[in-house]
Amino acid sequence: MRVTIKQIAEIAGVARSTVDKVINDRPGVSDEVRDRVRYIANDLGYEANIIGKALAFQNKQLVIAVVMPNIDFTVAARVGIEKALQEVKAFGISIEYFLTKNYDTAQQISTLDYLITKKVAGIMIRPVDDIELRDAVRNVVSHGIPVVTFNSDLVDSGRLCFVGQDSLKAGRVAANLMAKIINNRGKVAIITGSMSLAALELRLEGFATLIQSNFPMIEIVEVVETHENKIITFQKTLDLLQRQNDLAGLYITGGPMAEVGKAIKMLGLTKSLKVVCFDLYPEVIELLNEGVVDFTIDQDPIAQGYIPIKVIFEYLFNNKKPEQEFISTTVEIREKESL
Amino acid sequence: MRVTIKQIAEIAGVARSTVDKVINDRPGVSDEVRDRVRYIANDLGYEANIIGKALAFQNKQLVIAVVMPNIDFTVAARVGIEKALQEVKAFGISIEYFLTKNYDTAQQISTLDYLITKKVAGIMIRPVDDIELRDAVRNVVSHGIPVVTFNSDLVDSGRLCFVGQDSLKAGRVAANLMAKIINNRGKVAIITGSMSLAALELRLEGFATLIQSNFPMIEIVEVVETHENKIITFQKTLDLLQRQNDLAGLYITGGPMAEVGKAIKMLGLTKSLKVVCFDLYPEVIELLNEGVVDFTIDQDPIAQGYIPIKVIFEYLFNNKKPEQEFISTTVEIREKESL
DNA sequence: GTGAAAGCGCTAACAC
DNA sequence: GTGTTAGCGCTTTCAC
Repeated sequence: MRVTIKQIAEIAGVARSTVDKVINDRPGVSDEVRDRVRYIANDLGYEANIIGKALAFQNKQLVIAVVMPNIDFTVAARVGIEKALQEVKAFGISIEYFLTKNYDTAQQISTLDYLITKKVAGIMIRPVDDIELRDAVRNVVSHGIPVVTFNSDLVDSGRLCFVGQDSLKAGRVAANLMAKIINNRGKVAIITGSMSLAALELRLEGFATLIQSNFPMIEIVEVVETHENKIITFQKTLDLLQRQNDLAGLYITGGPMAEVGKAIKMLGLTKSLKVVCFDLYPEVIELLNEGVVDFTIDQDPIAQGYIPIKVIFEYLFNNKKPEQEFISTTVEIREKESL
Repeated sequence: MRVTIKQIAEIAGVARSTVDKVINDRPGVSDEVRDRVRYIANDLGYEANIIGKALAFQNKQLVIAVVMPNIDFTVAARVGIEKALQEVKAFGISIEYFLTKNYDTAQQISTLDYLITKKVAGIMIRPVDDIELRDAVRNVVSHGIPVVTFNSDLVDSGRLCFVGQDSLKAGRVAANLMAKIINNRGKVAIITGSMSLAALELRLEGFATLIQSNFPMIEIVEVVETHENKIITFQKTLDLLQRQNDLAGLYITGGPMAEVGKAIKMLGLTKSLKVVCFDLYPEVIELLNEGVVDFTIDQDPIAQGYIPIKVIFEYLFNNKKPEQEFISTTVEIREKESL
């Protein structure tokens, strides 16, 4: 049988509640007693019984707020959030969603302010990639509310941690895949969603750096920016493919893949052009099946939803901060048969 | 507040223990009362509180036995087992390992017999791929002990489920990868560990079938069997590569990769020969880094360790069987940068 | 067949 | 600063 608070109390000759105060660093115990209890607890190798803690914890009825835009990515992340919820709801924890518009910084800020007054127990946020938010998060944190960012980070905001993909690594993986399928030689063009989104920028950098250092016979001929707009993406892709009519490969860091695919198919390049892109949304799956896309790199959105909830829970329940500030999710290579 | 047994008891005008019996299908309640309580519970949407159950469950002190050979795979699986243990030990569950010799059917059988007398609560086993074991498992199951097989299955043995990779799918993925890197044409040879190990046979079949149906320009010239023996593997690989001196690709379903790699390097084929293999053990990682192996397909051994423990726990704690008999772990494509 | 009561380990409210 | 006490939800024992 494991050692319990009750036993420690008996040995120390004090009440259980006193031991409880010592164990949890609560006030109201004399230094003398505190030291004695600590010594005994240590000596006996006391470890809190999770079930006992949970029993008392569950009627705190805490709520974790999820602040995120309503986009493809967060739809997938939600699966992970719900999975985590199943595991922590027994502990009296519930979740409330606050869906914002994708690039609306002001809305996210006002949501955060509201959550302070609502006294939520914790917040998980997929922030707009905008520095203005940083101060709002800082404010939340200063009110004692733990915050975890996911998918996109907000450095120096005081958040507990960031959960997301290692985009630089993902870019390097993409480079290797591209090199393999174009047999280490030829011209490659890059389509990027935005030069100012940190994650996409890193996907580009990782790719370009590895190509330049390891594959002298591969030439990156052009980088095109689409601002994730459908019409622009289609038009610019079409222009690019016509302008560069001897491309071996095309690398897309982000943006609407359906439009890129449309342009490739329209020009009859499905077989000859090798394509590497990101994520595993329905439109990408279709392109994989059609043979337009060769490889896509997934960032495990489910884990990006699941982990933040568990991190916040761990903080609330055990008062433990995560070991690393950056928890990276896997870089998953997918092709047609491995969806 | 969620509805509790206490509330149901009050409404039904019976004792809590009576409600408990009804909820858990225990005997000792009249049909009339049973029906009434059931109706009320249903009506109120009663769901057992996990923490409450756990509190009572934890002093049963159940033990789950893990029966497996001590090989590369199970070393990795153990990480997942320990992770699962962390989650279930609060419920009073502990784990005992029984490491057997790899191809020793008799040892596994006698271990199983012993575990019956020891009255363990559940067993997870990586069985020898041998039909003789089937009856031993059946016997265990007939004693009311739940069994889960992992990594390799034992069909028709009465086990709760099997947790492992979908080897046929893994073979198909390998085929696509190979086709991509040899540009859909050329000669390919296959090295297989054993023609009688179910998993390896399926990896071969999935590969060959997809190549034949989708890639008419790829020819599978030879299949070599190594019996997972180091010396044989090295010698046969060497012979194969010398005999077939215009191979585009080499596909290895299993067996000691270090020896295969040695032969490839010795003949100076590192750059020209494309190689796809399985698993992510240290020797394979080294070959990836050296550029000898292009892709390896991982089967997530950690999940294969983790899931069985959770399945057995779920069965013991909630009396729930898994939904599917075959729980497949992911088919993970890995290359140099994505380890 | 049914009910009363104790107990699992921890926390919190409150009296001293 | 310290102890007493009740209570969280469920299971189990035992008396009736």
